[in-house]
Amino acid sequence: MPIELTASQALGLWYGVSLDQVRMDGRDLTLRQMAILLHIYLVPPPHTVRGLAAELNVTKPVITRALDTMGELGLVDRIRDERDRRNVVIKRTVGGALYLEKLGDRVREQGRRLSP
Amino acid sequence: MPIELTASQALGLWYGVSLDQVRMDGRDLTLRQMAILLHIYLVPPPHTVRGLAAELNVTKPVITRALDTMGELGLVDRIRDERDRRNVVIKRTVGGALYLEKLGDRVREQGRRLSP
DNA sequence: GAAAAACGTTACGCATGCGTTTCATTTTCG
DNA sequence: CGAAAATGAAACGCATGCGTAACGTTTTTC
Repeated sequence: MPIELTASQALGLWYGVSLDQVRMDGRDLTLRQMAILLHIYLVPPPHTVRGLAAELNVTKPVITRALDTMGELGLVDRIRDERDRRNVVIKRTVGGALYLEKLGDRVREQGRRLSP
Repeated sequence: MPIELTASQALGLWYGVSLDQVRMDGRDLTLRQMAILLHIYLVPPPHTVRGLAAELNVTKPVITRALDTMGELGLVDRIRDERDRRNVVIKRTVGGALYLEKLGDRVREQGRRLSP
C-alpha cells in the first residue's frame, strides 16, 4: 500500500522530523550513522563490517568508527564470530530499539500532521 | 489529508531516504544544517541568524557556521539588511531549491515503495 | 605447513563542527 | 550626544569524522 505525497508534503515531513530530532535529541547522529543504524535494525542479520560498507558504499573504517560511536551510546553491540574469528557480528541492543522507536513515532506524528 | 503510517513503514521510509542520500550525495549535510536549510525554504521570510537560532534551539554561532558552509555549497545566500544594518537576511538560491527538490523526490519515491 | 587472502582495526594528517567568549558595527534610548 | 543594547561574526581550544595506508589476526589455498 504505497503512500502518495506531494512535493510539499514530502519536504514538510522531512522538515518536521529533522526539527524534532534537532530540538529534542542531544545525540545528533550523522546521516551515515543513521543509515547504518537503520540498516542493522531493519535488514535481517547477520551484519558485518564488510557487508555494511558495501551496502552503504563507504569504506570499512567508516563503519568501524560509526560502530565505536554508537556502541558508546548503547545503540549497537559487537561480538566476534566464533565460527570465523575474522568476522565481527553486529548486534542490536535495547537502547537502539528504543531510539528507533522514538524516531518512528516522530515520523508517524509528522505524517499525521500533514496538510494536503 | 493526514498520512497514517505503521511503525515499520515510518522507519522504512526514513531508512530508504537516508540510504539514498548517503549513497548519492557527496555533501553529507548534518541534521542541523538540513533543518536550517529546510526552514529557510519552507517558512516564509525574512530569516535572520537570531531567529533561526531561537527556532532550532541552538546558539547563534551554529547558525553562522552553517550558513558559511551552505553558502560555499551554493545552497543559501546572505545579504545585509539595508534598513537595519545589524541584521543579515538569508536568501534562497537556485542551487538550494534544486537540492531540496531532489530530496523531496527521494522522499516521495520511498513513500511510493512502501509495503503495508 | 608456508604463502596468500580476507577481515576488522588502528594510525596518520586533515577538515569540519561544537560551545564559550570576545569583538566590531549599528541602532536605540535617556 | 553618549551610554547601553542588539546583532552577527570571529577567535579559541576541543571533539569528532574523513580517506588512505599500514597493521595484526585468522582462515584459506596450494
